[in-house]
Amino acid sequence: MEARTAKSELTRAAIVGAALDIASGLGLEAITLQAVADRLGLSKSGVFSRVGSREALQQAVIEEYDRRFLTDVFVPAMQVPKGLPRLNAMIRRWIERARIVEAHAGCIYVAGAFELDDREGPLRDQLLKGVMGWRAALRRVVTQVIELGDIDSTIDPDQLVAEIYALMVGMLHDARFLRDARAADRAHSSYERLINSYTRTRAA
Amino acid sequence: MEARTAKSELTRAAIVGAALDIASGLGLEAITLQAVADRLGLSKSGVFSRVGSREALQQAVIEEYDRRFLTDVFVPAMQVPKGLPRLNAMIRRWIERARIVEAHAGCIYVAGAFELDDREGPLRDQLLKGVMGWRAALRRVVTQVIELGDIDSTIDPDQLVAEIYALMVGMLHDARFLRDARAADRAHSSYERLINSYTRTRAA
DNA sequence: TGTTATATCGCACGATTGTGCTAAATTAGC
DNA sequence: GCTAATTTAGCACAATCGTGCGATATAACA
Repeated sequence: MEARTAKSELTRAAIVGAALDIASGLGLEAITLQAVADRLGLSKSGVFSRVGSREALQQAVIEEYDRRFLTDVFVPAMQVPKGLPRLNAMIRRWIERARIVEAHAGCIYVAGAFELDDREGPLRDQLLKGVMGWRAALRRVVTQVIELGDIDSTIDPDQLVAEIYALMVGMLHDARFLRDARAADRAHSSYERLINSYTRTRAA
Repeated sequence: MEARTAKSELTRAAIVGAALDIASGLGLEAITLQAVADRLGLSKSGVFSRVGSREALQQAVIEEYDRRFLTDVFVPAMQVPKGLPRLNAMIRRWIERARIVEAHAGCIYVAGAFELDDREGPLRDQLLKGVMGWRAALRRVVTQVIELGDIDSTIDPDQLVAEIYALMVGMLHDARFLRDARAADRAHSSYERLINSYTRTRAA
């Protein structure tokens, strides 16, 4: 049965999950031992003793978000053939995740970026690591698209990655702050037009 | 001499300015009466009595940001001839402001949007008003570009506005969180490519 | 089941928050 | 320069924060 999970690991996972919920809506700085305890019917010191410190909990939340994001977006897209199909699948899943999950939850990567951009310390470093890791993965896929000749080979992959990322950040802004229901559809057609403008640039 | 400024208005302006500095770096939620007082060598109650409440100070900060942003970006661009030249001037000034001011300060509109997206209340309403006002202004300029025939007339102005805004939000993300010095230049060439792809869409 | 280990709670601590209230200091009007 | 009005400071308050410590309850193992 391999029930190697000590009971404490169970509650720890619940704690991190509850803290992730809080951070998704109100930001990483809104994670409070009391708020987490209330959500789970635990005591404040019970939560504290399990996570060590508030900052450690915040770090654990970022790690957990890394895991979930990659599982939802990156992993399934890697099972699609290299090149443009894989990139398309990646973006489609990304938008879909934003439409479903982050419609009510918020993206830790993006919200955290604007929350921590002027701060220093391990929390910023950790988030930066997650975001840069994801962007590096995206960049590898984009590079493959270029190498396979699916789009114009003279384009700078960093530029395209930045444009795609900007598309998504803008979509989250419109969907969550402006509460514009058309944001996801618009992001999708923006992406198609973006790719399109690169595939026929040298074709004319 | 028209020195109609009661002394208290002077200190009030200083208070709002200091609070804006704090909010630019750490977020609107980081505005604290004590922190503002320390920056100005005032007492906490001195600050409080001048602004009425913490939330009123936060609102005043957003109003002040509205004023500064419009003065730096909107007003000068309106003196450029209608159509594409005006839109270009607007975007150029926007990027330039981001490069100079917001390299060290942060944009209240964008950072505040991700900070308040899941909250309710007058603060969110106020920020939303500012952002929507700016986007409406941007939309009017874009519409004029379309009406004057400078770009493809079949395009949806809301879509173009959203894409331009996404460009800027993405740029701020890369410049401030990733600390990528190329972000501003990339945003500029993204904008040029974006406009370009719309001006020759129906020309082929 | 009895014993030991572990996980959780209860309580206290110093610090910090926004907000009243009252006294002191500063400015304005004559 | 003296008086009156206004502006700032000082202090107290309840609430909340993260953290440490000792007692208690729960789980694991014999």
